[in-house]
Amino acid sequence: MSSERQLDVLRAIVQDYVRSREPVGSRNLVERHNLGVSPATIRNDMAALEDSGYIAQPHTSAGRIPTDKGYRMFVDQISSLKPLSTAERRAITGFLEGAVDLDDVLERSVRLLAQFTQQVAVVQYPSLRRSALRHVELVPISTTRLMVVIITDTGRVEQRVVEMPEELDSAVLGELRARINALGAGRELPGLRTALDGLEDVFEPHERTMVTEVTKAVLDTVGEDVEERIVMAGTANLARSDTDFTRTITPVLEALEEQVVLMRLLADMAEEAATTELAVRIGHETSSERLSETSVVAGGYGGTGADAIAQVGVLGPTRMDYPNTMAAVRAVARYLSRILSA
Amino acid sequence: MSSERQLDVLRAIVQDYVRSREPVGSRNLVERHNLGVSPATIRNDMAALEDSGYIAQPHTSAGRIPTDKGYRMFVDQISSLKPLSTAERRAITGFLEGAVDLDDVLERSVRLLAQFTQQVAVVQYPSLRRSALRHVELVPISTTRLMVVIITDTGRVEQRVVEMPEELDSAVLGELRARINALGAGRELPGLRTALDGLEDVFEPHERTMVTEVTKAVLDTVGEDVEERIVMAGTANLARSDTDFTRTITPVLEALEEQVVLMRLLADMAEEAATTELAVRIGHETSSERLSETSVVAGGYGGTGADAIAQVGVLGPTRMDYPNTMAAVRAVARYLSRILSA
DNA sequence: AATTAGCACTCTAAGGGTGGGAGTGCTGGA
DNA sequence: TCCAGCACTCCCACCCTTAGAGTGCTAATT
Repeated sequence: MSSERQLDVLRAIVQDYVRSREPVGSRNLVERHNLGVSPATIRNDMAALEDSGYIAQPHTSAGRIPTDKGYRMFVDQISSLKPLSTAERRAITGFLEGAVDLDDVLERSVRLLAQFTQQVAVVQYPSLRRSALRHVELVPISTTRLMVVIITDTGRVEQRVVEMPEELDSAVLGELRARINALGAGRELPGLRTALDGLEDVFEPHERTMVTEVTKAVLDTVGEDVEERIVMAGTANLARSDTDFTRTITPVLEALEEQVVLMRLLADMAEEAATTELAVRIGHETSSERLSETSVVAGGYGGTGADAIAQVGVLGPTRMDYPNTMAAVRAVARYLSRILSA
Repeated sequence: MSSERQLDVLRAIVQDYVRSREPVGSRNLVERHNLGVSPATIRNDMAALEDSGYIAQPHTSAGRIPTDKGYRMFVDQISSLKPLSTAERRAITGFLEGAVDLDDVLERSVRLLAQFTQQVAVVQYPSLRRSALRHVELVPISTTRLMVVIITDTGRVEQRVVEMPEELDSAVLGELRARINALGAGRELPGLRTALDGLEDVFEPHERTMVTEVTKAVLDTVGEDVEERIVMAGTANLARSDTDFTRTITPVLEALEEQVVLMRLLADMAEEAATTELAVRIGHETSSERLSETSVVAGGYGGTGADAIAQVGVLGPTRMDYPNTMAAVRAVARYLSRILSA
């Protein structure tokens, strides 16, 4: 279907277009890459590539632009990523090792990734579905209000304030905390409901409403239906990268603000990344209208393959520098994994 | 220096310009506002206003545009804000009462405000300088790592992981937690250092390194030099509002991303808002080059006047609808105050 | 003294025509 | 299979022109 040289041509077109952002013609192509043949020959290859749907021309008598399918082919052809320079790696370690808690680690990672790639970076918090309970703390806030603080083995700290129907009894509270921790600590969060199942029965009948309220709060906070959290950085890079704002940037900003689109996309990509370390979605592959000119590169961290605890990624125009972006994402994902497992 | 009618003219110019985003001329002005005089008269007033620096023309033979000074005059002339409609107020209460913790309250508030004003909204977390300690919890994470969780009376939950030089002793840990809480609970955070001063002396010499590490972590986390946190929403509105992207939007996005600029600005404005309930900075008054075409409206919440615990605000182009924006900010600030004091 | 009609003037933004240039596809020969 | 040459297409940048909106000034009016 496509000769070896045609693949070379496609590769060259992608590279040049990423550089120049302008349709690339046969003449310039042979000048910049030593393909060893004349422009006319390239034109034939281009015609073939266009027939196969890998490239397109904005209008007759313009150069060619890669299509989503073309980028896909290009990405799939990449066999190995060249590792980051030592300077870059030093930047990562230096920047990340100063972090004091999970929020801080994620915040720094995402900023770093945004700066490296000059695009929008995003990181998921460790999924609650893949975390276990470390500790539950019950802190009275007033006579009838209680703050439930939940700490997971992945370092997440979640909180919730519960309004109690009656006054709090600190002795009962202490016992409740001890029992919840005894029953729940170390458990995977999705299984927490069953772990805490018969908890009420241990308490006196008049104490049970409190017990029910608290367990309900705990399960609500880390339950199956809680949405994942994400952090972003580099939205300003969006504006820098492109000139055609209204059409491309605005919808992307909107999608980012809603977050839901992105969270689902990352969840989808997690499955892919389980086998390949990195997942790439190009243009329409994001299956979101508003991201139809956007590509996403994501990789799991905090566990290899299917054990990954969450995703980091980068989001940019379909005409991004895939090799470098992929290398950066992979590097940050690996460093994140290392730091979190320490 | 300026007659009553000239003020009317200025007001009319501001209103029309905010609506149309186009320089407003004398003819249109008299048509839309019944000023009772002819265009020629208005032109004289306009010339006077221009001499005084309240308006300017983009080029000869164009209409007039308000200057920062003009907007300032306009805003200072506003004597009373018309309250929100009942529908809007209902939206606020309905949306905010579902919140389960501080993060949630702030998140919802800022989104609501962004949606109301169709601009960028921002809210500070309650300042640690103005919060008191509610509770400190020490959760062992491994044999040598400890998570310090700090809860303030304003509902903030801060955390930090501490690496210990030696193995943790749970009995000592329990005592340390009890003593920190006994000494610190209820204290204003800025005074926490002195409150915990002689803490080490109570412990055995070999336990003291641990005590020092933990108190250091506590003080580092809520100390004077910790930067304030802010949350934003509505950045996508930026792109919607304006057409001249590269010049106005990009620098604003960059400034927002850095956050530092904005945090300092809000801190500055807090002092103003202490006496006037709302503070407004127009264009260059933000004293940031990148925000030179941006205005900020902010108000304190969680305490009246100088007791305010933090700021909420809205950020938009200098040609924003000041009355409505100010009304929205004030409303959200008041609701926030009410909810947090409950 | 303030207001206003009239008028000449200025400047922009939009429309329309033009030419250069880049790029293509095709054909016929090596 | 490759490639030189060529006719063709189409965009884009440029210039020119014009319509329109708005101004400032002057002289007349209230």
